[in-house]
Amino acid sequence: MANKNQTSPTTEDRYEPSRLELAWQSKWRKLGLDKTKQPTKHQGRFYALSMFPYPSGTLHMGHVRNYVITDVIARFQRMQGFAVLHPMGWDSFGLPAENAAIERNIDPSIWTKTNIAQMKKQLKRLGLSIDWDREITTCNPDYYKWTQYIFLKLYNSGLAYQKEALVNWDPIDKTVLANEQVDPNGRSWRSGAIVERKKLKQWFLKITEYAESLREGLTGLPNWPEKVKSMQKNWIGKSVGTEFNFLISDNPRITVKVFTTRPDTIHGATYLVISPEHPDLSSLTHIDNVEEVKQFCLDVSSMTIIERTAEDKPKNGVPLGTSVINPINGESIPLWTADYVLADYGTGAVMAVPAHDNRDYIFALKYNLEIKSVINNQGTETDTPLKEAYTEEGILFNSGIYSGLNSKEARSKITADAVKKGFGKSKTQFKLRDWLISRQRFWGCPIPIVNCPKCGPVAVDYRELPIKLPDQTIIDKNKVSPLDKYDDWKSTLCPKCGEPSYRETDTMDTFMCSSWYFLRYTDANNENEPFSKISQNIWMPVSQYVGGIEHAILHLLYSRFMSHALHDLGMLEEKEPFANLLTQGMVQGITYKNRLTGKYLKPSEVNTDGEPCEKNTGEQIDILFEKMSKSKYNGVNPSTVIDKYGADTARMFILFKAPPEKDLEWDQADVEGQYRFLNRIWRLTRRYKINSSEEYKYSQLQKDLKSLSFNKDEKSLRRCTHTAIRNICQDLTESNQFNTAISELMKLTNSILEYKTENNKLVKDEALSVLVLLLAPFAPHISDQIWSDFGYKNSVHVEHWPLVDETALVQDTYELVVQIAGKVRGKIELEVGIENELIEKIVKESPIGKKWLVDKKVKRVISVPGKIINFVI
RNA sequence: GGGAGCAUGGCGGAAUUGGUAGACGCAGCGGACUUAAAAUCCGUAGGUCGUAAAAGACUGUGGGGGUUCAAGUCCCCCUGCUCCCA
Repeated sequence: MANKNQTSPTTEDRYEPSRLELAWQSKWRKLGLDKTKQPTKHQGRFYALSMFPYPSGTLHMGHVRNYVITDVIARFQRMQGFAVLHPMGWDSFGLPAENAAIERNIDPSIWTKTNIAQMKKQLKRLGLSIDWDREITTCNPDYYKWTQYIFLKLYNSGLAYQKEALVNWDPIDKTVLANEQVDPNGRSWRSGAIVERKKLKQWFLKITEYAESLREGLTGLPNWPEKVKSMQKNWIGKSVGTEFNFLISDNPRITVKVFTTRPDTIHGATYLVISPEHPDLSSLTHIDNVEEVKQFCLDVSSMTIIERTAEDKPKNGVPLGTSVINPINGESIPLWTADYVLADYGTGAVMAVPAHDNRDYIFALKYNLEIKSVINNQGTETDTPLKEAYTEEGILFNSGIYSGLNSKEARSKITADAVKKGFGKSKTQFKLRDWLISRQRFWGCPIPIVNCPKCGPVAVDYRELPIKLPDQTIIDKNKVSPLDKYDDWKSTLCPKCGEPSYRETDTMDTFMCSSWYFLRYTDANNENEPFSKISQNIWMPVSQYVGGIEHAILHLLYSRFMSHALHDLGMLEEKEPFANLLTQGMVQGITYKNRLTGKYLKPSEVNTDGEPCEKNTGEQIDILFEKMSKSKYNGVNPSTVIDKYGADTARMFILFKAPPEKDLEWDQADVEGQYRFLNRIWRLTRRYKINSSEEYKYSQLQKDLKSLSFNKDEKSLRRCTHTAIRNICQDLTESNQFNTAISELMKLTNSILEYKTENNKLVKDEALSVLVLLLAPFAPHISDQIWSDFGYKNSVHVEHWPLVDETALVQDTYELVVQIAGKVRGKIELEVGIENELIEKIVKESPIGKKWLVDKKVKRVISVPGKIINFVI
């Protein structure tokens, strides 16, 4: 148990957070309070995790919010008696380090290490109860050895493969990107550059093999935000439909496969489109059309996916000069290629039904292709021509033996017949593509593969790991795949045939490093395996994961995939890595914007007394809250705030200002409000001694209280004390409502300040002790100082969370709300336990009753004892 | 275009899940202390009407309708904003 020195770190009368906080932090370090303890046989465990940061060099408010939330949870769970794992690490591979290295000609590892040291110092200043013995750094060989190990495990079980594919190329960062890393506008998630399409040989992970499992797994995550789940569901994009085979008219040996979710519209197919990248394109093109098609494909290759597929963009195509046969009715229809059909979705070919699909409709109008209606809501042909595609379900006509059926019946019947006759089958299609993990960059985890001229790609032996990056520091910024330049590093012998070969020179996507880091924390110093069976069994799944919503798809989907895959490989017990997910909102700063020019102004350039305006020009300005950024002059540096008010105030403010999932508006005045609150507690508890005995413990106080009886004021304070315990516990376990928890602390503080009775000292002792115990997870430094000044022996952080005394919550009297015809007309103080009839009588004879019920005919009385009585008139 | 979510004082936000709307805080206003200021303490506070002042009444959770003894909360329609998908 933690023993305290005779003198506490500071006993000053003024609240001086900086001195006090540093003193307590070093004391906690000496006591080892933050170290992870293995759960004992009968003890529960709790894994509190925040998304680890990229070591950019400076901590920003978003980080602070994230880590403070997790810290409160971790500290609270420790007080609840759980063994807690609360780790931290660094997502430290990636481009900023590489760019810094190029610009300043320094080693990326040194740049990274310097940044980590700086941020770690800032983090420690916040008083986070992190077990730094489990710190991990993804760019250290002792970590990436295991990233490579996991890659090999996936490779050896067929889940990693290399293929030539049309990929997203970021021309600024000079690397390829995964689909998840391209935003809806076709821009890179990192550089913001418009992504180009390139054909390259790349490494992929078979996340598609887990599409169904990842989709299904979402249903087992009731404590994830609906929003995140629906985003993942959309991204996975399951669609159930039919695959049809269309025969080529003059070459019945070749078939074109198309996928559709609307087999009921097949009779309306008037042409067929294959994507410009379709492997059979050239063999399906008529000799006369070859040149035109070639040119078209060239044009399309420079277009973005959005340009190609958005409904409001023009659709382009050319005929191939050949035709196919619709297997349902034997009709011959022309074959086209068009930009709006993508090679990597479905079969890379679609049957075009212009009457019932928007894009097909626009395309058919443009090229004057036949539009044939086969479905509407009455099931018969109408005279009026279509003004737009009829995309809803309906009743079939013009559809041979299927006419008269509704869409749903037709779908199953047509598909069944296609299966019977061998021209189709039902199929489930996913939008999710395989995860492209190759990056043509230096500062990443090397892919442990040797490309042998004879044997092809060969896995490096596990014993060879880690394949370390070269120590060289000079990176050529113009060079794609910088590792390719290091001949010494590259040259090796093929593990299979022993001939001279070359190492793979692409590195892994950094999301690969972060897709399993939470597993490494459970066993961070294991030198023999990425994590042991025992450790993952103890700690997984993560009890509470906290991070930004921006990773709703990227990191959270990759991590789930990795866990599912490692589960199937027998390394992980649980499939789903994160049991509870909290997505915290942004931290926003105040911005001033000139209303006319829209220019952002520095706070020093504006006048906010009276009507806000720009100082120089006197022009009107808008005051907004927006995400903190340099260009908007609205950033707040955490260190500045902590230096001025202390970490405890910063923590309290961030937690109190808004519920965690909402955006938080940084407001200096509110920060000062929290500082004032801590000062009030400080003054309230100064020189207050709970007991002069050196060995006195809170548990003893509880026992001493049992034998007492209390007067009215004492009862009221005790009720307040125990209500606070109950409510804060609820806020922290059920709803993560830190803001209401802190307001409960304020209420208790106010009640103690108002309490003047000097009858039983123990009642005030209890209230103050409980206040500090409840405050401990939120403002850990000041709490421990006060606790020690009270005369308690142990650190407040090794105390148990106080128990609710149910008898203290019981009230003798209550305020009955009196409603007449549904309107509140007054309140009456009543003793608990009075029967309904008597209540009614008392109310009728009260001044309220005399005023409002005389001469009125009461139709009905609704009485909820303890709460309300309503006279219906 | 489809789907999801949100809308409460000057501001951030509460509301035991259908039972006193506005907890707690910020900003404000009035007062005490001070030579003065800061800090601190006390008081006040949704709006409208009303009164010399009270008392009091009415109204009020984006708008309209409904269910109910009772609606911020449940149902339907509309408006606006945010996010995701196309």
